Amino acid sequence: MFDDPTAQPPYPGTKTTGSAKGGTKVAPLAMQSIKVACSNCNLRELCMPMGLTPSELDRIEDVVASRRKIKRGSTLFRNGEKFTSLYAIRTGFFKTCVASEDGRDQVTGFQMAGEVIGLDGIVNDNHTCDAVALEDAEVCVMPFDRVEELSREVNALQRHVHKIMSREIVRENGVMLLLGSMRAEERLAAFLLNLVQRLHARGFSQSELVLRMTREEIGSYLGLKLETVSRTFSKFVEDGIIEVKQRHVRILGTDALREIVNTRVGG
Amino acid sequence: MFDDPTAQPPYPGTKTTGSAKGGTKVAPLAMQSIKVACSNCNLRELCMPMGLTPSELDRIEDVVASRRKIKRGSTLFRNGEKFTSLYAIRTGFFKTCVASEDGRDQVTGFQMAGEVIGLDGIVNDNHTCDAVALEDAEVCVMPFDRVEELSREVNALQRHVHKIMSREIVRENGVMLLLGSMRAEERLAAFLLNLVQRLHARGFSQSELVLRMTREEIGSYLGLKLETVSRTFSKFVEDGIIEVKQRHVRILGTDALREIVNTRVGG
DNA sequence: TGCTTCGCTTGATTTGCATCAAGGACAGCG
DNA sequence: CGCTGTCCTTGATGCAAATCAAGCGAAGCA
Repeated sequence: MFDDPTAQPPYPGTKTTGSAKGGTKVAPLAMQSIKVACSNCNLRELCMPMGLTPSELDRIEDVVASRRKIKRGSTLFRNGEKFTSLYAIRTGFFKTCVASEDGRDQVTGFQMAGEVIGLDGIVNDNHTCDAVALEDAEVCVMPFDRVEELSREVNALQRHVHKIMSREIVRENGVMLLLGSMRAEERLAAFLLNLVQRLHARGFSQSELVLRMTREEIGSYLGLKLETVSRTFSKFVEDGIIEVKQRHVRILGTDALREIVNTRVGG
Repeated sequence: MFDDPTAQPPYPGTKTTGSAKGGTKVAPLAMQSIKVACSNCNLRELCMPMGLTPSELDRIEDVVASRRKIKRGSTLFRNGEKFTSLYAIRTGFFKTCVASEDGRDQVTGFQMAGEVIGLDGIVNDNHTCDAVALEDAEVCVMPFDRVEELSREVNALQRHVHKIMSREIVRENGVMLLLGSMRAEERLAAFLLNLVQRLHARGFSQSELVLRMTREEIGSYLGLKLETVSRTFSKFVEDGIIEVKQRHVRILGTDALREIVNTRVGG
């Protein structure tokens, strides 16, 4: 089924998306390798620098104070911790989750390279969720004071920060729709399509992916139990829509998945 | 049960919450009644001006370009419409809802006086949800360009805009927890507690409220069918936790509601 | 090497909510 | 005033997903 189940597409240089204004060419490679440099980062078209001119880009490199490595299974921040910084994911994969008083918890999102986490902490100066690395990860630490300071001066950065927050609001709207009105198959189909689409934007395959999270975590995100997630995967396999080998998933019928998402039961 | 079922607490001047820095006393009343003036607005402790000094307050009055009245049942903005402005609700009550391609829709929130809507539009310059007035309403129109411009100059405004967006993200996290892991009774209990708490912050009763939305809209928000909402209301009435007369609800057992929210089934 | 643990799958059964259906309360209006 | 439409309640029934339960395979470890 899978020639080599451990094969994972190599981490690619991000393709120019065309949405970036002007041919933002950067110098080949500054060999001061320690220095934090957005301009060298292969995520620059996805991450904070998106759409900035080279001179703006120079300036915003100052918002990244440092980098931080997070081991698989440990947390970048936790509910209740003081909020100081936003984090841009360089490598690795995270989940964020909230907990209710009585101990239930809910995965609120899965985040990958180029995405920014920590926005929940702004409102009360404390984080309200946990961010857990699902694989060894590295993030760029962006102290929020500096982000605010600089976004007063660099309009494009200000706009970008606003867009990131708005995007998160819109994403959560979509999750609410999913949780509020979709059935198990629709939820899982939507989940797979979303994941593969985001991975594709990072240069990975459109049809093949490696899940970084357990069935239980998928279930928590989708408002389902792990058994239901597992059964639904099996159903998709039976129907020839996907192939599954452990956490490796190959999508055979993208259109079939789309149809599942967009088809109401009675309609 | 209700002495006068049409009685609604009068719209009060908002109590000073103590969270506002310093004794922000404002001039009694500028009788230029047409002019937009946050400083006169009885929502100033809840809305955009929150925590601003008088001089800052003077400046941010410029972000409000105009006011707009919305009739009950009509929309402030719609999915797909060009995004230009944020809207601060002066009076009235809104719902926001998103729709999926196949026509299902999901209420993503209910908004009341002092709250800001339209944040969804920032990321793509288009609104991604509908905002519908559930009763005659009036909003302050704040062109987003101006909000950005001014928040570059007034730090407190910048911070406030960030907090509003972060608050929305955190709110939606909570709704995801609700939709993903709670049972019908817990959802409705959480909903009632949330509503009454927000109304109380606006000077209304802690125990009595008038629902501005139908059972169906509540159901959509909570991921339930209207029959389930109705039955759950009836159950709460049987249990002596609330009294219901049409859309008037009196909460007799706030603690009982809290307990319902915080108690897992098996625990 | 065998033991243990963790993540996953699959089957049997239960259950909470949806669905289908009927009728009541109230507001608006001719 | 009675008619109509909207919103709501309540009952009967069905079903999707949860729960309970058993066992498998891979990874980690002594």
